[in-house]
Formats: sequence, C-alpha cells, structure tokens
Amino acid sequence: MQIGTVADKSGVSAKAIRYYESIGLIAAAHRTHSGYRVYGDHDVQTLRFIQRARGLGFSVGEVADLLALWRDSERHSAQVKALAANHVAEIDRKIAGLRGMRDTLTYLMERCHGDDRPECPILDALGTDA
Amino acid sequence: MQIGTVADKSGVSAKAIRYYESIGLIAAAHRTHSGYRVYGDHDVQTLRFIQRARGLGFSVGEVADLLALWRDSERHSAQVKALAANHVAEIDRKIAGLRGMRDTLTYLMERCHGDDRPECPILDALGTDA
DNA sequence: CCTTGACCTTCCAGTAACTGGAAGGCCTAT
DNA sequence: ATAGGCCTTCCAGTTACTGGAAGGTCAAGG
Repeated sequence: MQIGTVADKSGVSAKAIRYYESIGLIAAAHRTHSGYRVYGDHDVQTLRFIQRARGLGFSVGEVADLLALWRDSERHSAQVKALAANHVAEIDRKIAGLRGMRDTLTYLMERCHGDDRPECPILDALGTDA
Repeated sequence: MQIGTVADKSGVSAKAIRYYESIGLIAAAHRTHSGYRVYGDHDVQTLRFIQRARGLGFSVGEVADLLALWRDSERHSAQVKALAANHVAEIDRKIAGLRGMRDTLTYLMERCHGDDRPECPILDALGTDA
C-alpha cells in the first residue's frame, strides 16, 4: 500500500502520517526502490488507533504512551485508566474555563439592547477601571 | 510610564505589549530620546480592555474589532452583541466537543478495572477494527 | 568617576499539531 | 512522447505569545 491508500483507510492524512513518522510517533515506513513509503494492514490499525485517541483529545505525547501500553501485553489496566483520568481532569478544567466565559458573556448579552444605540454593557464591562 | 510599569498596571506582560504593538493591535508607543517606549494612563485602559477581552476567549482579531467599536461613539450595540453571540456559539461548539470526549472517556473508564490485569476497554475501543 | 543593578531595546527560536504549496521524481496509460 | 496522478522533500504559515541572548540606558552608591 502507498501512503495515499493507507491515508484513506485510516482516516489520517498523508501529511499527518509523514509528520507522525518525523516525530517518531510511528516507525519509519519501508521504502520501494524509488523511495515511496510502503504500508501494510498493521499500519492502518495503528493509524486508526492514533486517530481515535487524537479524537478523544489526547495530545500526541499521550498517544505515544497509549500506543506503548496497547502494545505491551504486560500492561496494567490501571496505567491506562490513570492516563485517561488525567485527561478527563484536563478536559474538565477546559470546560470549566469555557463555561465561565460563556456565563459572563451571556450575562452581559442579556443586558445589551442590541439595537442601533451605542450604549453597550459588554463594552462597558471590558472598559471599566475596576 | 515605562513599559514595565504599564505592564504591572494593566496585567499585560511587557512582552505581550510589544507583541500587540508589532501586530498593530495597539498603536506604536512614543519613545524617549534613548528609545524607551513611553505610555500614559490611557494606554493602561486600553491594555486592560484587551486583557479582559482575551480573558473572555476572544481572539486577537476579535479584540481588534471590539476595540474599534469601543472607540466608535457611532457604534450600534447590535454590532457588539453580534460579535459576542458568534463568540458564544464558538464556545458552545468547543464545550460540546469536549463534553463528547469526556462522556466517551468516562463511559470507558467505568468499564476498566484499573488494576494490574492487562484487559482494558479503553485500549480496546481505540484499537478495534470497527 | 566608575560600577552595579534594574531597567530597557531588538531579534531569534520555540511552542502544538499539523496544513499548504512549491519543485521535482515516478509510473501507467494513451 | 506526454499527460495525469501519484509520490518525495523542504519551507512557510498558523495562534498568541514566552524565553533568552546580546547589548544600550539610567540612577544610586562607593
């Protein structure tokens, strides 16, 4: 398989595959005599794994850890769970931050007439000396 | 006032102030004969505005729009409200995305023993062919 | 008068995780 | 022979800054 085919099958772009190879997330692919990368079904599996993990918001570094655990038959599920728990905590922090912004903005928006007059509590809130 | 003072007063780092100047978000400061930037209270106000808007998650580009509206006495509050509404919608999208990740992860974690055995539904979910 | 220390200046690099595009090689079909 | 659709590498750009290097400025102390 060439990189385009494995990209289609895995859902990871060819660009991203080369990038993952360049940073060492995946092993360097074998090459044809003319330099084309060659892949097998196994690589499609790995890339799908990466794709899903990235889709759950894990960083590339965390994905590397997950991949290592995935390949390690001696792993303890507690290790995986801990990784996931850390990530959930991080997601919760982000959600909390966004919710704070959202709440402030909707509060201000409710008080903004939203017509052709210039008075605006949103700008007031941003601009006051407080 | 020198840049360090205005940085302290506004809560925006000196580095960030120079950066904002470099991208045109704020006007270039006047300089002393020796090249030091000089600021007044007015600049502190502007930087605080920027600081708060950034804290609400507005991008630097959106902050530029907000600043322009803030300075425009002819503005319509509807313009500000629309900007805020777009931003809230964006925040909502992000929250929804994060919540999806969170839900999937917690679902999988509940099913993971989290002990010294290798079986792990989290890795299974990432690695299946489905 | 000179030095010390705390400022300030500019410029370069790095962050995360890629994407876009340029310039050029390879391979198959017509 | 050439057209097209692949592939290759490499450089730049994205966001919003931060860190650090090399060096100038200024007021106070010895």
